[in-house]
Amino acid sequence: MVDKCPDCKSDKLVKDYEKGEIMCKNCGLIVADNVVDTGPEWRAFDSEQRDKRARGGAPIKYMRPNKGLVTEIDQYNRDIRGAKISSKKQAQLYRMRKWHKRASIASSMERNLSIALSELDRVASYLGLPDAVRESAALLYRKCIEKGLIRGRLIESVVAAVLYAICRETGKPRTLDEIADLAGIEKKEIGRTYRFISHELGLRVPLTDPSQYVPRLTAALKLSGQVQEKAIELLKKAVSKGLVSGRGPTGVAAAAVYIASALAGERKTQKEIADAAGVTEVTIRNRYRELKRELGLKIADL
DNA sequence: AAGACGAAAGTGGTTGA
DNA sequence: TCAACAACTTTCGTCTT
Repeated sequence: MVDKCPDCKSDKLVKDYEKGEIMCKNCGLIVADNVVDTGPEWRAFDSEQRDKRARGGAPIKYMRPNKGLVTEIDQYNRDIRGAKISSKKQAQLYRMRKWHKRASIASSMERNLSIALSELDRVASYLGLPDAVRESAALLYRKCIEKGLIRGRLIESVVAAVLYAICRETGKPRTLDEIADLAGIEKKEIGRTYRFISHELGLRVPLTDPSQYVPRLTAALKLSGQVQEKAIELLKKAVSKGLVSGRGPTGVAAAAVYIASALAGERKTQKEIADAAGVTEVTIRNRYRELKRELGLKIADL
């Protein structure tokens, strides 16, 4: 942000919101034009800060051309003389109030949405998600706006959280790590936002089934379809034995792939699988041990 | 020499008082 | 708000191939 005139070094800059320009009061130089959004990308760490920093959605100049003096249609169902008006008219007034209100918030929603949707599309295509998934994600995002869940949060982090939720819901789970990487948002921030919106919207997102990670793992490791099937079969048994609850799904999936690859004679090292799955070798070993014990597996050629 | 194994200590997040 | 806790990671020494 410019705070000094580059020409005369005066710091008396005037923001002209009508023209969208920043002008030096001293020499008249237009320091910047086409100023779109002077609002900071802030994060509120507590409610006090939030109150201080919150801006009502979009910046003032586009949002409120009348400088905040909004018109409202009053609540009293009386005409100008104070006489009661007919119920038919009352209903009409009710609708007018409703739409009047809606029209005034519609524009800020639109702005937010257009930023969000392009971000959503960007991340979704990096994640390789089909259009249908993007559509549901967009829908979910809309719901978030309608409930006012965005305020106080970065649009990007809400987008990331929405994508995470939708991916899980549609059985194409992506890890928080992957999404965090692409969206450029911290993992814990996404997790926090995700928990918040899923709670607020009453989302019923199922627990991630480890076998949903298997196809991507086997593909990344160039393993055959046989291995994939075998791994999924193992996981099915593991799930029925309750071996999965409380465990990270990626770790369990990795262990199953490890076993399956060994059984099919397409052995991969623990390290290779660990890297592909985003867990450590130790975790694979732990899950692998559990699987072997609980499923009574005899693995001769390991 | 490289991979597999497991113990021990450390890390970040959740939960329940 | 804090401590206990579980899952996971890091690190490291030992064993196997």
